[in-house]
Amino acid sequence: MSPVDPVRPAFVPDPEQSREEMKALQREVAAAATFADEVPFRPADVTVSGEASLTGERPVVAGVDQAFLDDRAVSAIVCLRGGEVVERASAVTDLSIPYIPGLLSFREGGPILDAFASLETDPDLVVFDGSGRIHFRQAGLATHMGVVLDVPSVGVAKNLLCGRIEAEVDGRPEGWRAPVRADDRVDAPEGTVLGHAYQSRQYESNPVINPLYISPGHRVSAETTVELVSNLCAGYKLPEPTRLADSDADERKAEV
DNA sequence: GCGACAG
DNA sequence: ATCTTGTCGC
Repeated sequence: MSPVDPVRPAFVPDPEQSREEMKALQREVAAAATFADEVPFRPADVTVSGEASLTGERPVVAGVDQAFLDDRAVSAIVCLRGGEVVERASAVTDLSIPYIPGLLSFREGGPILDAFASLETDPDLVVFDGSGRIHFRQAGLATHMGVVLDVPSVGVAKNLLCGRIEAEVDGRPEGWRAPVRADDRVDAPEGTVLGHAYQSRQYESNPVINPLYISPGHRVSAETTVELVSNLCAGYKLPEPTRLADSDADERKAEV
Protein backbone atom coordinates (compact mmCIF):
# COMPACT_ATOMS: atom_id res chain seq x y z
CA MET A 1 0.00 0.00 0.00
CA SER A 2 1.19 3.46 -0.90
CA PRO A 3 2.28 5.75 1.94
CA VAL A 4 0.40 8.48 0.15
CA ASP A 5 -3.21 7.38 -0.15
CA PRO A 6 -6.31 9.54 0.12
CA VAL A 7 -6.91 10.37 3.77
CA ARG A 8 -10.19 12.03 2.91
CA PRO A 9 -11.98 9.69 0.45
CA ALA A 10 -15.05 11.91 0.50
CA PHE A 11 -12.99 14.72 -1.00
CA VAL A 12 -11.57 12.73 -3.90
CA PRO A 13 -12.63 14.63 -7.04
CA ASP A 14 -15.32 12.82 -9.04
CA PRO A 15 -15.57 13.88 -12.71
CA GLU A 16 -19.17 12.58 -12.77
CA GLN A 17 -20.43 15.16 -10.33
CA SER A 18 -22.45 18.14 -11.52
CA ARG A 19 -20.76 21.51 -11.63
CA GLU A 20 -22.64 22.68 -8.57
CA GLU A 21 -21.61 19.57 -6.66
CA MET A 22 -18.01 20.23 -7.66
CA LYS A 23 -18.19 23.78 -6.39
CA ALA A 24 -19.84 22.65 -3.16
CA LEU A 25 -17.06 20.12 -2.63
CA GLN A 26 -14.45 22.81 -3.22
CA ARG A 27 -15.99 24.91 -0.47
CA GLU A 28 -15.73 21.93 1.87
CA VAL A 29 -12.13 21.37 0.82
CA ALA A 30 -11.30 25.02 1.48
CA ALA A 31 -12.91 24.79 4.92
CA ALA A 32 -10.83 21.70 5.71
CA ALA A 33 -7.61 23.25 4.42
CA THR A 34 -5.00 24.86 6.63
CA PHE A 35 -3.34 27.98 5.26
CA ALA A 36 -0.86 28.21 8.12
CA ASP A 37 2.48 26.51 8.73
CA GLU A 38 2.15 22.92 9.84
CA VAL A 39 5.16 21.34 8.22
CA PRO A 40 7.39 18.59 9.64
CA PHE A 41 10.61 20.39 8.67
CA ARG A 42 12.31 23.75 8.70
CA PRO A 43 11.69 25.70 5.47
CA ALA A 44 15.36 26.64 5.37
CA ASP A 45 16.25 22.94 5.08
CA VAL A 46 14.40 22.69 1.79
CA THR A 47 17.01 22.98 -0.93
CA VAL A 48 17.95 21.56 -4.30
CA SER A 49 21.71 21.97 -4.10
CA GLY A 50 23.30 18.73 -3.02
CA GLU A 51 25.53 18.54 0.02
CA ALA A 52 25.74 14.90 1.02
CA SER A 53 26.47 15.49 4.69
CA LEU A 54 23.02 16.88 5.29
CA THR A 55 21.20 14.30 3.20
CA GLY A 56 19.51 12.57 6.09
CA GLU A 57 18.11 15.76 7.58
CA ARG A 58 16.62 17.10 4.45
CA PRO A 59 12.94 16.88 3.68
CA VAL A 60 11.74 15.07 0.58
CA VAL A 61 9.97 17.32 -1.90
CA ALA A 62 7.80 15.88 -4.65
CA GLY A 63 7.04 17.67 -7.90
CA VAL A 64 3.94 16.78 -9.89
CA ASP A 65 3.22 17.61 -13.51
CA GLN A 66 1.29 16.22 -16.45
CA ALA A 67 1.32 15.94 -20.21
CA PHE A 68 -1.69 15.18 -22.40
CA LEU A 69 -2.50 13.27 -25.54
CA ASP A 70 -6.00 12.95 -26.91
CA ASP A 71 -8.12 11.84 -23.98
CA ARG A 72 -5.39 10.59 -21.73
CA ALA A 73 -3.25 12.22 -19.09
CA VAL A 74 0.32 11.26 -18.29
CA SER A 75 1.03 12.16 -14.67
CA ALA A 76 4.57 12.22 -13.35
CA ILE A 77 5.94 12.59 -9.83
CA VAL A 78 9.58 13.17 -8.98
CA CYS A 79 10.79 13.06 -5.38
CA LEU A 80 13.90 15.02 -4.41
CA ARG A 81 15.97 15.02 -1.23
CA GLY A 82 18.30 17.97 -1.53
CA GLY A 83 19.43 17.84 -5.13
CA GLU A 84 19.07 14.10 -5.48
CA VAL A 85 16.21 12.22 -7.10
CA VAL A 86 15.03 9.50 -4.73
CA GLU A 87 12.05 8.22 -6.71
CA ARG A 88 10.08 8.69 -9.89
CA ALA A 89 6.52 7.53 -10.51
CA SER A 90 4.00 8.00 -13.27
CA ALA A 91 0.61 6.90 -14.51
CA VAL A 92 -1.42 7.08 -17.73
CA THR A 93 -5.11 7.72 -17.12
CA ASP A 94 -8.15 8.23 -19.33
CA LEU A 95 -9.68 11.68 -18.98
CA SER A 96 -13.42 12.08 -18.67
CA ILE A 97 -14.06 15.80 -18.59
CA PRO A 98 -12.58 18.83 -20.35
CA TYR A 99 -10.61 21.62 -18.76
CA ILE A 100 -12.94 24.05 -17.06
CA PRO A 101 -11.40 27.12 -15.39
CA GLY A 102 -11.92 26.76 -11.66
CA LEU A 103 -12.58 23.02 -11.84
CA LEU A 104 -9.14 21.82 -12.89
CA SER A 105 -8.79 19.32 -10.04
CA PHE A 106 -11.81 17.39 -11.24
CA ARG A 107 -10.09 16.76 -14.56
CA GLU A 108 -6.55 16.19 -13.35
CA GLY A 109 -7.01 15.13 -9.73
CA GLY A 110 -7.89 11.50 -10.41
CA PRO A 111 -4.93 10.97 -12.75
CA ILE A 112 -2.61 12.54 -10.17
CA LEU A 113 -3.92 10.26 -7.41
CA ASP A 114 -3.29 7.30 -9.72
CA ALA A 115 0.37 8.26 -9.88
CA PHE A 116 0.57 8.73 -6.11
CA ALA A 117 -0.86 5.26 -5.63
CA SER A 118 2.28 3.80 -7.17
CA LEU A 119 4.66 6.00 -5.18
CA GLU A 120 6.63 4.35 -2.37
CA THR A 121 8.16 7.48 -0.90
CA ASP A 122 6.27 9.56 1.63
CA PRO A 123 7.08 13.19 0.68
CA ASP A 124 7.25 16.01 3.23
CA LEU A 125 6.04 18.57 0.70
CA VAL A 126 4.39 18.38 -2.71
CA VAL A 127 4.66 21.04 -5.41
CA PHE A 128 1.78 21.17 -7.89
CA ASP A 129 1.54 22.90 -11.24
CA GLY A 130 -1.42 25.19 -10.78
CA SER A 131 -3.05 27.31 -8.12
CA GLY A 132 -3.63 26.50 -4.50
CA ARG A 133 -5.45 29.15 -2.51
CA ILE A 134 -5.45 31.54 -5.47
CA HIS A 135 -8.80 30.21 -6.61
CA PHE A 136 -12.43 31.41 -6.70
CA ARG A 137 -13.34 29.16 -3.77
CA GLN A 138 -9.84 28.94 -2.30
CA ALA A 139 -9.54 25.33 -3.41
CA GLY A 140 -7.30 25.07 -6.46
CA LEU A 141 -5.55 21.87 -7.52
CA ALA A 142 -2.76 22.14 -4.93
CA THR A 143 -5.20 22.72 -2.10
CA HIS A 144 -7.57 19.99 -3.21
CA MET A 145 -4.83 17.39 -3.56
CA GLY A 146 -3.10 18.52 -0.39
CA VAL A 147 -6.28 18.07 1.64
CA VAL A 148 -7.19 14.73 0.04
CA LEU A 149 -3.72 13.34 0.77
CA ASP A 150 -3.27 15.42 3.91
CA VAL A 151 0.22 16.43 2.89
CA PRO A 152 1.82 19.91 2.97
CA SER A 153 1.48 21.33 -0.52
CA VAL A 154 2.10 24.45 -2.58
CA GLY A 155 0.74 25.64 -5.90
CA VAL A 156 2.95 27.12 -8.60
CA ALA A 157 1.06 28.64 -11.55
CA LYS A 158 2.37 30.40 -14.63
CA ASN A 159 -0.78 32.46 -15.01
CA LEU A 160 -3.04 34.24 -12.56
CA LEU A 161 -6.50 32.70 -12.19
CA CYS A 162 -8.05 35.40 -10.01
CA GLY A 163 -7.16 37.95 -7.40
CA ARG A 164 -5.38 41.27 -7.80
CA ILE A 165 -1.80 42.43 -7.60
CA GLU A 166 -1.28 45.98 -6.41
CA ALA A 167 1.85 46.57 -8.42
CA GLU A 168 3.28 46.60 -11.90
CA VAL A 169 4.48 43.08 -12.67
CA ASP A 170 6.55 43.42 -15.84
CA GLY A 171 10.32 43.47 -15.80
CA ARG A 172 10.87 42.89 -12.11
CA PRO A 173 14.25 41.67 -10.84
CA GLU A 174 14.81 38.16 -9.53
CA GLY A 175 13.51 37.72 -6.02
CA TRP A 176 10.80 40.34 -6.40
CA ARG A 177 7.42 39.51 -4.96
CA ALA A 178 4.04 41.11 -4.38
CA PRO A 179 0.96 39.81 -2.60
CA VAL A 180 -2.03 38.57 -4.58
CA ARG A 181 -5.17 39.67 -2.77
CA ALA A 182 -8.74 38.50 -2.98
CA ASP A 183 -10.94 40.51 -5.31
CA ASP A 184 -14.70 40.36 -5.74
CA ARG A 185 -14.53 37.08 -7.62
CA VAL A 186 -13.00 35.27 -4.68
CA ASP A 187 -14.88 33.61 -1.89
CA ALA A 188 -12.87 35.41 0.81
CA PRO A 189 -12.83 38.82 2.50
CA GLU A 190 -11.68 41.49 0.05
CA GLY A 191 -7.96 42.04 0.45
CA THR A 192 -7.15 38.63 1.94
CA VAL A 193 -3.64 37.60 0.88
CA LEU A 194 -4.13 34.47 -1.22
CA GLY A 195 -0.56 34.09 -2.41
CA HIS A 196 2.18 35.99 -4.23
CA ALA A 197 3.46 36.94 -7.63
CA TYR A 198 7.11 35.89 -7.52
CA GLN A 199 9.88 36.63 -10.00
CA SER A 200 12.00 33.48 -9.92
CA ARG A 201 14.08 34.30 -12.98
CA GLN A 202 14.90 37.42 -14.98
CA TYR A 203 17.41 38.55 -17.56
CA GLU A 204 19.09 41.92 -17.50
CA SER A 205 17.65 42.84 -20.86
CA ASN A 206 14.99 41.59 -23.18
CA PRO A 207 13.24 38.26 -23.04
CA VAL A 208 11.00 39.58 -20.26
CA ILE A 209 10.08 36.64 -18.08
CA ASN A 210 6.71 36.63 -16.40
CA PRO A 211 6.53 35.95 -12.67
CA LEU A 212 5.12 32.80 -11.09
CA TYR A 213 1.93 32.91 -9.08
CA ILE A 214 2.46 30.86 -5.99
CA SER A 215 0.01 30.06 -3.26
CA PRO A 216 -0.46 27.79 -0.27
CA GLY A 217 -1.94 24.40 -0.99
CA HIS A 218 -2.35 22.90 2.48
CA ARG A 219 -0.51 23.21 5.81
CA VAL A 220 1.65 26.09 4.58
CA SER A 221 1.32 29.87 4.90
CA ALA A 222 1.55 32.28 1.98
CA GLU A 223 4.83 33.67 3.32
CA THR A 224 6.45 30.28 3.76
CA THR A 225 5.26 29.23 0.32
CA VAL A 226 7.38 31.98 -1.23
CA GLU A 227 10.40 30.95 0.80
CA LEU A 228 9.99 27.29 -0.14
CA VAL A 229 9.60 27.97 -3.84
CA SER A 230 12.55 30.35 -3.91
CA ASN A 231 14.67 27.63 -2.25
CA LEU A 232 13.52 25.13 -4.87
CA CYS A 233 14.40 27.25 -7.89
CA ALA A 234 17.88 26.56 -9.26
CA GLY A 235 18.53 29.07 -12.01
CA TYR A 236 15.36 28.31 -13.93
CA LYS A 237 11.94 29.86 -13.87
CA LEU A 238 10.28 26.75 -12.47
CA PRO A 239 11.21 24.94 -9.26
CA GLU A 240 13.36 21.83 -9.81
CA PRO A 241 10.80 19.24 -8.70
CA THR A 242 8.36 20.68 -11.24
CA ARG A 243 10.92 20.84 -14.05
CA LEU A 244 11.92 17.23 -13.53
CA ALA A 245 8.34 16.03 -13.34
CA ASP A 246 7.58 18.04 -16.46
CA SER A 247 10.30 16.34 -18.49
CA ASP A 248 9.36 12.93 -17.10
CA ALA A 249 5.78 13.43 -18.20
CA ASP A 250 6.95 14.44 -21.68
CA GLU A 251 9.19 11.38 -21.93
CA ARG A 252 6.47 8.98 -20.92
CA LYS A 253 4.11 10.68 -23.32
CA ALA A 254 6.56 10.09 -26.16
CA GLU A 255 6.61 6.37 -25.32
CA VAL A 256 2.86 5.98 -25.18
C1' DG B 1 -26.34 40.80 -20.57
C1' DC B 2 -20.98 41.62 -19.84
C1' DG B 3 -16.60 40.01 -18.56
C1' DA B 4 -13.18 36.57 -17.02
C1' DC B 5 -10.77 32.31 -16.31
C1' DA B 6 -4.77 27.56 -13.50
C1' DG B 7 -3.81 23.39 -17.08
C1' DA C 1 -2.29 21.85 -22.03
C1' DT C 2 -1.03 21.21 -27.38
C1' DC C 3 0.61 22.25 -32.51
C1' DT C 4 6.18 23.65 -33.96
C1' DT C 5 12.08 25.78 -36.65
C1' DG C 6 15.17 28.27 -35.99
C1' DT C 7 17.77 31.27 -33.37
C1' DC C 8 20.09 33.60 -29.57
C1' DG C 9 23.54 33.53 -25.68
C1' DC C 10 21.02 37.16 -20.84
